[in-house]
Amino acid sequence: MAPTSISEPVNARSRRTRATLLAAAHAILKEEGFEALTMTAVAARAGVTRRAVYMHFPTRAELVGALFDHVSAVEGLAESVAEVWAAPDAAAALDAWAAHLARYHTRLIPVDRAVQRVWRLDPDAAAHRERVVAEKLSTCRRLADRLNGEGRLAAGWTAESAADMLFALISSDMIEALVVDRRWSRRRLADHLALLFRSTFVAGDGTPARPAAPAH
Amino acid sequence: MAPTSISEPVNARSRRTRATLLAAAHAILKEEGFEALTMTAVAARAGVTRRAVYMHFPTRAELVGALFDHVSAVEGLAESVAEVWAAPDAAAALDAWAAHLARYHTRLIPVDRAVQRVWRLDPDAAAHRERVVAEKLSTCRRLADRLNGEGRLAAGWTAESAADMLFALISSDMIEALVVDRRWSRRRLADHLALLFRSTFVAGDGTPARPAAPAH
DNA sequence: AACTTAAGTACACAATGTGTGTACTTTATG
DNA sequence: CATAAAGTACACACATTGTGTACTTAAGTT
Repeated sequence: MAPTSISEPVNARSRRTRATLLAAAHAILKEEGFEALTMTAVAARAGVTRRAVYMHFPTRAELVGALFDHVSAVEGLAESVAEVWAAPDAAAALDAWAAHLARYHTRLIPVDRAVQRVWRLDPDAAAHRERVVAEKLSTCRRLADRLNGEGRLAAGWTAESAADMLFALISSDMIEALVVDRRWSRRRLADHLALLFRSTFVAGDGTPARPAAPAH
Repeated sequence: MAPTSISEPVNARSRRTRATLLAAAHAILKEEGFEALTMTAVAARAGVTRRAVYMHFPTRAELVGALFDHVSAVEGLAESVAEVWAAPDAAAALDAWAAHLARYHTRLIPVDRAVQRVWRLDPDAAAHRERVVAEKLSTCRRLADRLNGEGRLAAGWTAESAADMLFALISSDMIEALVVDRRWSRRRLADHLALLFRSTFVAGDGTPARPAAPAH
């Protein structure tokens, strides 16, 4: 949402090109993976000079950062998270959170990997990372606080530690292992994540209050 | 343990150089991260020509693959896992597994990242990956089977799904989020992982049978 | 419609990195 | 000691990230 660069695009052509570049980058990432996401490839796919890419994104890191924001918008991050807060109580919110992870993050894996990579090797991308991490963490904190506020936080956890663990469980490694390596369906993933969350974080919820145990 | 390449080293000098190269690579990875792990850097650190590195490892992917095996041996993977099987029952084995992850995988993060990267971009490294994944999965499967065999597998899980989830929870993302971002100590990590594992996978174990709940 | 400026093109260039080729020199080992 | 493997010292091809600069085209402005 918040633009990474300070200056707004001035020209209509510029705005159009920028959008084309991001769309091209997104397509390449999905179809060919991070390694294929070179400035040359983006330029070629967008039908534009490589030099032009550098007018919009001075470095590859900035391209990837912008791509993250673009994909968040396109894939509807805000809407997906909104469903979590629409839940009637904290335990249901955890279920919704599991559903969100299964729905949204399974689609996000390639972009997420790209972003992580850039963060690791580019100090300039630190600001962008800080923002995203803070956002994720605050969402998890809100979930944990709600659970705690309703007096349903399981023994052994504090609002802080539960938030941290929930934060850690937003992991592309984990989701990829299940969905790609173990070929889990999104449904199976959502159900079992919900089960894990409930049994771990919700007090007195040995078996969840859902349509029974998942048995897919 | 199993050598990646078929042919044994023939020469004593060769064996020495190979060891020096792996040690150099390991040091670079730990001290400067994956980006710094170039063939030139390894050669320089080992006091050898860049060309010589290519005699031992035809590609960077093969170097990283060999490095993984090297680090597994040096950091004592087998010994660390052995403690898991020494546990008296399945629930205790889960605790030991949590301790293993906290002990071993926190040290492994840079190498693990490097290996993952190589896997993603190098089809030739697939064989190595297959082997490692199969090993991890079989360990998790053994844990889940034991739990199931003792009749203590929690509702909602089968031996398969529990094994898959345990497998997915061996995640550098997750461990890094807790240890690096959230500055958890290894102790804290081990305790909370154990708590998560027990409450998720062990039937009738709402609060663990350990020195009480972790409260660090 | 003419003017002005931003955006994009078409080159060329430097710096790194991977990986190969080849003739020469050193070192292990029978 | 003789021989073959291991390592050196070059040089090369290629890909990729960035930068520089003169030119052209499209978009706003008056």
